[in-house]
Amino acid sequence: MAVTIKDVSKDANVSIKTVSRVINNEANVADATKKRVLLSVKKLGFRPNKSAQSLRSKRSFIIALLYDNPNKSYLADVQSGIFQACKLTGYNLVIQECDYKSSNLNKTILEFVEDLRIDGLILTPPLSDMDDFLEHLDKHHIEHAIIAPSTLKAGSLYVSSNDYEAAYALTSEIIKHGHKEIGFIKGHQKHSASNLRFNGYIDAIKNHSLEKNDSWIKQGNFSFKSGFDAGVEIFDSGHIPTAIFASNDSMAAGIMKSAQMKGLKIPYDVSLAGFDDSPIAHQLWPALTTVKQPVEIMANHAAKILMRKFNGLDGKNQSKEFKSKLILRESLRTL
Amino acid sequence: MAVTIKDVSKDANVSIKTVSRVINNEANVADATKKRVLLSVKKLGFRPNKSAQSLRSKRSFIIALLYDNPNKSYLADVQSGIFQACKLTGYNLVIQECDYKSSNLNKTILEFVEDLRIDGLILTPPLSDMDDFLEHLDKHHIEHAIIAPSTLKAGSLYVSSNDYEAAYALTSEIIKHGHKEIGFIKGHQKHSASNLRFNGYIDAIKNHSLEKNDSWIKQGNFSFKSGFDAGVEIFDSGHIPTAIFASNDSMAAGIMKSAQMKGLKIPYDVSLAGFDDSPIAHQLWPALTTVKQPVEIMANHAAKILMRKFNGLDGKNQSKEFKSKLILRESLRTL
DNA sequence: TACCCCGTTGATATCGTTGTCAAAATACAT
DNA sequence: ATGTATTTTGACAACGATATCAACGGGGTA
Repeated sequence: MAVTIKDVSKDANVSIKTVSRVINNEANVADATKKRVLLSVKKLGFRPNKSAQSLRSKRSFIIALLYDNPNKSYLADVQSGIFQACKLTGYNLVIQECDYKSSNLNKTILEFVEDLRIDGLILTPPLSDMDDFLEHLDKHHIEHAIIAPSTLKAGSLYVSSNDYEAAYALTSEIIKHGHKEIGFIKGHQKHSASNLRFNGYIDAIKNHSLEKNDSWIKQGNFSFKSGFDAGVEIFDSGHIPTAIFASNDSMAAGIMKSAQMKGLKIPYDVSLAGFDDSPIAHQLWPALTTVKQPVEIMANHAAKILMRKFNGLDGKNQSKEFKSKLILRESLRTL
Repeated sequence: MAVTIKDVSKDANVSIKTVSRVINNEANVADATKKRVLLSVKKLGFRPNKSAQSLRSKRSFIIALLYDNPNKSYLADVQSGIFQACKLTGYNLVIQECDYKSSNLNKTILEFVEDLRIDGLILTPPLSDMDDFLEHLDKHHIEHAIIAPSTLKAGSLYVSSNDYEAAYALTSEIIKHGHKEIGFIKGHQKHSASNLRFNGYIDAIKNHSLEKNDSWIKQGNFSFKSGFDAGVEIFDSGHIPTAIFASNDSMAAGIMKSAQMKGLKIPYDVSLAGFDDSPIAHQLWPALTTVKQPVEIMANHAAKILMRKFNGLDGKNQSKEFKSKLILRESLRTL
């Protein structure tokens, strides 16, 4: 039989309530008593029964990661960041795939949270921007931290990255390399990042007095195929830009393939840039110039501020914007 | 306040024990009673409190996925397959990253399982082959299903794929394309798959009366870099094989890069094949010939047989070997 | 000395289920 | 009709923690 709080209380010669006080770090326990109890805890190898704790106190020490069909490497990074944070605090992580288009998303998640007594949620795009859903969580007092929301609501917990500025910076860098005709492939319309990146590109173009050319701006959806298709369209049109900026790496890979099939050499005939620094970015040849977001660190922070909130260490809510980093590789050349 | 079993028992005019019987599908409940109870359950929207269930019955309806630093896309596939199975049965999935080299892996996992009352574990390589660890689980009666173990122990739950045969088949296919000089890059030494794939290659070579040439056989570790390095070595040596079979796609991508940097064109100067059909396989140019394992389906099955076991539906234990599929793409040409 | 205050401690109720075991109801055999 | 076996049901204990609230003891004040 496992060791219970009762065994500890006998061993330390105190009541079970006092043991409970000690393991929960409550105030008003005499130092001597505390020491004695901790000794017994260690001696007996006592670990509190989580089911019992959860039943009585309605806390589970579990947080959940919600996601909907994300990029696989993005998911792995997010998950890893959260997990590391959980490990430090003794929390556990359960994962929940969901369908952001489902009409009973609200109900499903509510029941999930209530059933497992989940202490809090971490949301990834596109859930990060579903206002109905977020309101629903608020209404039911479900704590949550949001990764990469497009609008930063005061009072909400979030982590974001400077997609706009990064896209602006990368575009400027391309311009600095002598390019004046720069195409752009937009991302998935439901992802907040898409607009931010596009706006960064557009503003950089404008501020450098370059001309925007709609035939070089294509709508993609972050998939390889959408990049490939966009590439085919652009390269089949009469006039080819000297550089193309795809708003993620998969699409950039798609463009690269379409270029190579067309006999165009990168970066000699066209320069190319992506976004995300996903594994393929450096596994391609030539390797992709791209932008690296500290995804794992962001997710880690999201988990930390969420758990901090449970414990009332609210402070300022500690939401934070993280800086992305330009990574210049072979796919971008100087004209 | 949430609806409890007590509320239901009042509404249906039976004892709480009878309600419990109904929701647990126990035998010996009169049909009429059962119907009445189910009606009340539905009417009141009763959902059993999992903490209470877990506390009393020592079942949590949670399973855990254990992994150690896997390939990101592999992880995502495994996870997704398991999650789908969980969704069907109402189980929840918690994830646990761990360090297979850690000396207190056994203790860590035992405590994890006991604390959360985890019903069972799913293991991925390299944990699948750690005999100490598996014995430890058995000793403590921790149910588990193993993904891709190298030795198939009778009585254990596992899913595997036919790596040996697939590697044999792919090698044969390369030979059928007219290649007689075929290099091979081995995978991570601790992964069971490495040996299986290598043996498949070797046997195919032998059975087709080709010569094995050790200077074309390099030790890698499944990473892009190890593939790249192996490529550099091979291409810098005087004699270059006409085809190289890397035992995963990342390494094949590394070889491709080293070839292209050397000015070698794939598949004209060297043919190339990988293994896994990871996302890069079709995003590269030329796209990789490779082998696709039904990873998601395998993981799904692992979860299913595990949960079936909890419920005593043991039957024959249902462990199963899945068939991989050859995927022929541009990186392999006919000589 | 008497009184109050406050930090410390414990007895016991409680969370919402399932397990035990015996009672009640029904079916079956003689 | 009677006894026996079997199915159905419920009263109550138990799981292992936290919550409530009262009791205790020592220090300070009048």
